Amino acid sequence: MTLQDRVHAAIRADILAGRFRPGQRLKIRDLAASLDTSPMPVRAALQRLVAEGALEAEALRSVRVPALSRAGLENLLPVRLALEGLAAEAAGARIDAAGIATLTAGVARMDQALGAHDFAAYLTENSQFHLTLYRAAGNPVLLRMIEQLWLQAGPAFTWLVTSDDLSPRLNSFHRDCLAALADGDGRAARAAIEADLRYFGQHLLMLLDLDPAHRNA
Amino acid sequence: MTLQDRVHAAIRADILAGRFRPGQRLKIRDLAASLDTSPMPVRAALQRLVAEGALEAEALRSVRVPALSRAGLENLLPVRLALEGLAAEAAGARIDAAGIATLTAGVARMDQALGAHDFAAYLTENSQFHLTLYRAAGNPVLLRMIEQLWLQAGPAFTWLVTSDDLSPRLNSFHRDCLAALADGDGRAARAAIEADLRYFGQHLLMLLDLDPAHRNA
DNA sequence: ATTTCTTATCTGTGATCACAGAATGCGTCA
DNA sequence: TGACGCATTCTGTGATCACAGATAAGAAAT
Repeated sequence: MTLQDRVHAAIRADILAGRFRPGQRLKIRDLAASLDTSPMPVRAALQRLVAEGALEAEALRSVRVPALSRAGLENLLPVRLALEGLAAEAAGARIDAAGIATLTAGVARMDQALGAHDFAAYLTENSQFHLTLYRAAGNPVLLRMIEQLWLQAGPAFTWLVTSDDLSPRLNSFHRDCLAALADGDGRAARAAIEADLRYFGQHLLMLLDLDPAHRNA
Repeated sequence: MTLQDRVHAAIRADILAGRFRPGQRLKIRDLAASLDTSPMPVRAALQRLVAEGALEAEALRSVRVPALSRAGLENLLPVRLALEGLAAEAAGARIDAAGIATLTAGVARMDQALGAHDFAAYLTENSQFHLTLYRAAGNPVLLRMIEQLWLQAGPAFTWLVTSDDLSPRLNSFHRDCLAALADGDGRAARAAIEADLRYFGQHLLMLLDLDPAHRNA
C-alpha cells in the first residue's frame, strides 16, 4: 500500500468521524505536517476525495468540507433510497446464514449502544450494519456508489446527531430487515431499509432546522 | 481552469470515444508527451479518473482501461435502472417546455443518425438526450452518480456497437419518454427509460458473447 | 474610526529529480 | 529448442523547488 493510500484513508476517517468542521478549508501543507509527510501524497489524497464527492474544490482554492444544507440532504435521500433499497433487495436473495448471524450481532451491539446512550458507538455500528448488508448484494459497482453516498452523508450524521436523538425506534427498522432476510423476502428487506433511511433522513432535516449554526448554505 | 482539468477532460473524452482499447495500460509519461505537458497534470488526471471509476488501478502499476466483462455489464444495469429511472421520473415533474423542445430536437437528430447508419453520431446524440433529461431532474447528487455510470459504461458502447446494431426500435423508447414528459407523467417516463436501458443492455450482453475478442475477463 | 489601496504572505499548481519495485529482454544452461 | 536467471529498462511514487493567483494584513487617506 502506498503512502497516498494511507493518507487518503486517514483523512477519509477524519471526515467520517467529524474531525473537520463543515465548511472548513483543508490546506495541503498543514495536513502534510500533521501527518509527517511531504505535501505530495496529501495533494493526491485530497484530489481523490474531491473526485469521490467527500470534499468540494473551487479552482485554485483550498478544498472544503461541504457545508451542511437542507438542499444537500434532500438531494441525497432519494438517491440513497434507490441505491440502498436496491442493494437490500438483492441481498435478500443472496445472503447466507453466516451473513445473517453477523448482522444479528450488529443489531445487538446497536441495542447496547442505545442503552448506553453512546451515539458515536451507535453510528459506527449502524454504518457497519448497512455496509455489511449491502456487501451481501454481491454487486461491486453498486457497493462503490453507496460508499460514496455515505462519505457525503457522514458529516451530517456526526455533526447533527447527539445522544438525545437516539431512540429505540431506530433499531426496530433493522430488526424488521433482519426478519425479512431470514424469510428470504427481499421486498420486505428493501421496505425496512427504506423506512429506516426515511425516518433517519427526516430526523436529520429537523435537526438541521433546529441548529442555527448549520442553518446556513 | 487548470492544466490538470484540461488533461482530465481530454483523457475522459478519449475513453468515452473509445480511443483506448479495453484492458490497455495508460502510462503517465506517454500521455504527457502526447499532450505536451509534464507528467504531473497527467498523474493527477489519471488518479482522478480512477477515483471516478473510469479507470482501474493496481498498486504500483500502470492504470488500465477496464476490460469488458459480462459480470461488469450485469452489475451496471440494475444500478443504471435505479438511478436513471429515478432521474427520469423526477424530470417528469420538473421539466419545462424549453427542455422538452431540446429533447425533441435530440430525438430528431437520432432519427437522422439511424437513417444514415452513423452509429458514432447516434451514440453521441443518445448520450446528450439522456444527460439532458437527467439534468432536468434538478438533483446534482444524482446527476453526478449517473455521469460516473456512463463513464464506466462508455467503452462498452463504443467497442461493441457497430452500424449493424442500429435499429429504429432504439429511438422508439425515447419517443415514448417524450410523450410521457409532455403529459407530465413521470411514472411513464421512468418506464420508457427503463425499457430503453434494458433493451440496449441486453443487446450489449449479446454482442459481448458474439465477439470473441472481448469474451475474456 | 472606517474604507481603500498596497504590499507581504499564503497556497495550490506545475516541473524536475531521485528512488524503488515491476516488467522486459537477453544470455546461459539443461 | 525450451526454460530459467540475471541485468537493464521502464514506470509509478515521493520530495523539493519555482511560480502565479489569491488572501490577508497593514498603512494611508478621508
